[in-house]
Amino acid sequence: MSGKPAQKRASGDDIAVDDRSVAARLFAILDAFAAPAGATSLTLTLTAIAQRANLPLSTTHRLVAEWVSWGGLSKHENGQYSLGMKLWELGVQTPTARNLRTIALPYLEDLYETTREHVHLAILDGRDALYLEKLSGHHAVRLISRVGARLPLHSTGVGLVLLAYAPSDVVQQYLATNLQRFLPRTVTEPEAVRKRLAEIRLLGLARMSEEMTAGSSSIAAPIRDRTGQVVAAVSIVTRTTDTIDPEQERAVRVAAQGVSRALGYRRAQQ
Amino acid sequence: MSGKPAQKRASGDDIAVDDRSVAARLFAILDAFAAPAGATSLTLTLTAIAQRANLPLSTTHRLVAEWVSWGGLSKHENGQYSLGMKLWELGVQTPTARNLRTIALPYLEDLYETTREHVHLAILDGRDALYLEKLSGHHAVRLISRVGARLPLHSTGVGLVLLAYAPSDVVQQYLATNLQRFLPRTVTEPEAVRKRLAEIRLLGLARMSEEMTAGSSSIAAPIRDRTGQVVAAVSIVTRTTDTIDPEQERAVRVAAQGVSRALGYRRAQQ
DNA sequence: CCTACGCTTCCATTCAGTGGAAGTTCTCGG
DNA sequence: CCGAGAACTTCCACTGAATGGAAGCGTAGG
Repeated sequence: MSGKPAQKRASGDDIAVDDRSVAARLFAILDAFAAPAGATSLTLTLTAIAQRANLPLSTTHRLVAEWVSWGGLSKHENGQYSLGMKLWELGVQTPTARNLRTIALPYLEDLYETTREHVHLAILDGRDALYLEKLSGHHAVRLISRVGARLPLHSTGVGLVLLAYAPSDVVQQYLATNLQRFLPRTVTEPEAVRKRLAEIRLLGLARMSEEMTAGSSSIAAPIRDRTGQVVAAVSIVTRTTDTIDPEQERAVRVAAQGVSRALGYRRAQQ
Repeated sequence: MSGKPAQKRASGDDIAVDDRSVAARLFAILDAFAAPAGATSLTLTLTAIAQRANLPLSTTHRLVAEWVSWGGLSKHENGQYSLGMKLWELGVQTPTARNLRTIALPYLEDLYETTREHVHLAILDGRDALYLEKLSGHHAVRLISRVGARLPLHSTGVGLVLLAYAPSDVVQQYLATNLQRFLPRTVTEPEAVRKRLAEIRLLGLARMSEEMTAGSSSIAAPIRDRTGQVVAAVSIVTRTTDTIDPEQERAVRVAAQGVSRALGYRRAQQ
């Protein structure tokens, strides 16, 4: 079983050979830096990267050097690595993010000014709400959301709105899985969620309360493009109170409509 | 010279062989998407990518497929490719960009609110001012700057500030090259620029007028970190007027100081 | 001083990547 | 409707680039 010069184990043993392509290995290295939850951005040593990417050290060394020379990773004095500026530069050029952000930002600013609350802009990506933009003042309730974060659809304001207007097969698939309960008030029953989605469509607005983060509530509204499709959602997140503030709801609606109009939407339905 | 089965030309001919590594080729593909100036984000066909990256079509095809499967590129219905969401997601995690932005944003918002002008946040990267953030209202004078843009140091407000506080060898090197004149009033004489930098250091503020874009002026101030080093600059860009508005200057100063304080700077020099 | 740990360099082996060419699909003009 | 051309996709024999074990280096800690 091991008569050979111990370099490639005798074929067909329990040890799996790594059949990833060079590209896949390069990507695995970047993926090692993906921040887990709401943590601060990572900085890793070579060995740590090798472990996370599941690559031999020498291979990691060589590939990391390639990333660094291009600018996708950067090496700090202390020998640690982090994501590089080049990624940021290319990242902000991504069409969806860039176009939506550019168009929406002025309206988000207005919304922030009139409400002084956290303002979120998110799109549907896979099974998550992906946060494209977040504005918040100095006081700011502590929240897990941040730009680039992915949060569940059923427990966030923007998420519910996005789900409410998503193709029915997406809804179907999403509700088919076990929805995580974050707080006692999180709605996780598929049928209850469906009922909610219908209400949101009827009202053109979602209200959430204490379903993701204790003490905070949110009001969200859909953003439509030229074709009338819902492509994003805006929300404000406020400290929970007993009363509904119609002014806040109006402000969220105004912002969503503003962005929609700027995207070329001319209300087909009233 | 061509007796061989015409697959790899007889060695040592005029045709250069491509000795780029797989990684370098993958990166060349992404670089093909780097927006040239202030253009809208690119969308390319496979052939166009192959040309820009200077790669054979079949190789491009395979490598592009790798990018797509990872999410670094995305393929649209019409067969065109563009930068993918994954890049955006990783890009926004880049430490410098993320930390600075998160901390600075509230102050930038304040600045926008009090002045109603374009607000910029930029850092020094190589020989350029790299724009990390830009806020602007609806009215907004048309500007070339945008998030992710690179603009020259000598013709922008933030650029001059960054240069004024840069290590002397950087200044040396920068001024050693030919500085482009964009408008009649652009200052391009090395000595004149040096004089200006000194004034900026003295005043803690830069004033620009009609040096990059006709009809617009800018006021910029330095942002310092815990160690007192200047790490970024804020500016507002206004329509050019004959009078200096001390209120605007104060607002820019306040914003810069606010961010500096948030970064841990405790004024060493008064 | 030695040991331990993490990083860097080296190099023989081999298999993944290469790219020319053939096949396929789409588009446009006649 | 057909045919030419362009753009994309698939195929596969060849080979040199990527691989990774091992040895070498540098630093820290006891």
